[in-house]
Amino acid sequence: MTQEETNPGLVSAAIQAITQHIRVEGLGPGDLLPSEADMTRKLSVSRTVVREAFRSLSAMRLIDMSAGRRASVAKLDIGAMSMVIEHGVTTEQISVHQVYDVRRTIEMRTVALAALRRTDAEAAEIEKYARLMRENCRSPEIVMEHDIAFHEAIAQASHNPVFSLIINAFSGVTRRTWVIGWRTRATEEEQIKMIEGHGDIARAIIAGNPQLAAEHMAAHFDKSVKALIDAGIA
Amino acid sequence: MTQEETNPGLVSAAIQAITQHIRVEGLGPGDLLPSEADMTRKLSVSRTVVREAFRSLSAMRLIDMSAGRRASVAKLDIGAMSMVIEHGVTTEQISVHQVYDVRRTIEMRTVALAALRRTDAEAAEIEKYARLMRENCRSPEIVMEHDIAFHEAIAQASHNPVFSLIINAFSGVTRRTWVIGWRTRATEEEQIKMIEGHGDIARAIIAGNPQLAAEHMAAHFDKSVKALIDAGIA
DNA sequence: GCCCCAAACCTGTATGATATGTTTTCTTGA
DNA sequence: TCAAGAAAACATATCATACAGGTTTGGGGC
Repeated sequence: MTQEETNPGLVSAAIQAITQHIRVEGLGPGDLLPSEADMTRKLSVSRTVVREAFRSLSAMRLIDMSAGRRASVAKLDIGAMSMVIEHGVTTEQISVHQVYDVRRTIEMRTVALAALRRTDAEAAEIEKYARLMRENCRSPEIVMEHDIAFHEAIAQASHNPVFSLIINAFSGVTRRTWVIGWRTRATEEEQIKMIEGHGDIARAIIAGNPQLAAEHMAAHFDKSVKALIDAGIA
Repeated sequence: MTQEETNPGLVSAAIQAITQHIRVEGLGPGDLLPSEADMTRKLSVSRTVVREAFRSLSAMRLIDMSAGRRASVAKLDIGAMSMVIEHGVTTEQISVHQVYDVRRTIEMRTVALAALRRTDAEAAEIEKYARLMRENCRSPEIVMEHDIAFHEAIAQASHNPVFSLIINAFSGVTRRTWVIGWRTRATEEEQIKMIEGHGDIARAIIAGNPQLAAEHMAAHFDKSVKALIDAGIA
């Protein structure tokens, strides 16, 4: 909304009508929306228009659609967010460096929050990914996936879904640049040191020390950014 | 992408094909995409499917569409991002408080970057909004709009479009809660003090003092959040 | 060389048809 | 009486076609 309102066209109006319906009826995740035929009657437009509206909301993952079933309100999902970021990067309107600055800013906060708020299960999960990185240090791809899961778990443990949302939106970019950063760490020793950085973070979270956790996270990002710069990525 | 791949259906495939086209061809903002008819032939699906794909990308503001013209790659825009956030808030999957924590985190960084990187024109713009808030202190709606513009200008001056993107995505939520916070500031004196907080921030940016700017921003957010809590907003 | 207009092309919307998946209802058999 | 299963009602997925406007382009006239 906010900017959809001034958009011409029946489809935008239909999108607005649907989101408004969600708001007015106070619908939550899982609740069913009217069928396309209902909407067609209610808005006095063709099925085509209603369908494009539903489809658009589905593409943004604001609603779930599947054949035979009526659409339903979706659970919070990175959905569109990651597409926007990826679009920005692939069209060179956003640099990888800028993404990392945002990640650093946010993750210094999530890690501090995680140190304060994590449950024991969350702490164990975070520690698990740090360990898995160590154990698979010979397979970059696997290390990467655990790395991403590690940061995601920390965001989760911050207990603020908006942070999770944003961090996850960046994971696509991370996947496309991670290996490059890894390769600049020439020696195996350096690679192990980088992995151990995650261990430091995990321990600080488990110890419930937000200051220390934030410091380790900052150091980790500084090293990562340096690696990307060394690799010639702006 | 990233999660669209596993989605069944021709439309998702078409969306992927289009984004892939943008990537492979190295298209940038303003560049034209194939016509719907072209895509129809290329993908061997009906125009309906292609249209729904285009429309979805348009709803996310990854592409621009208008009658008679072929679609083009869009400039970076909050687009979908704000819709995701709003959806989260209206369906009560995100609390206003959580949004403010994220804003605080990010804006403490943008304000520091702004102090370091702002051009003179940007500094003047920021100062202008602070002044306009002071001059219109009797009209909450107007103060609010200048307040939002103030924070947006700071994000702009950080010279990292990702920050701008995120801050702007929150402006819808801000609009819906701002007045509530304002009302809890019972006396006119308190309201003026709150507005003066913006002046402090502006001056620190102009002075090029990132530390001070961040401190003022933190204080500003702490007061705002306190106001919302006093108003009973979780 | 310039202007104007028509043709070609494109998107926006509507309609109807068919295929297929899901839910509800009703029947039938134990 | 009740439960299993079939049929009907409902819903989305995709396709084909049509026509109304908006935009671009190329040609003709000057």
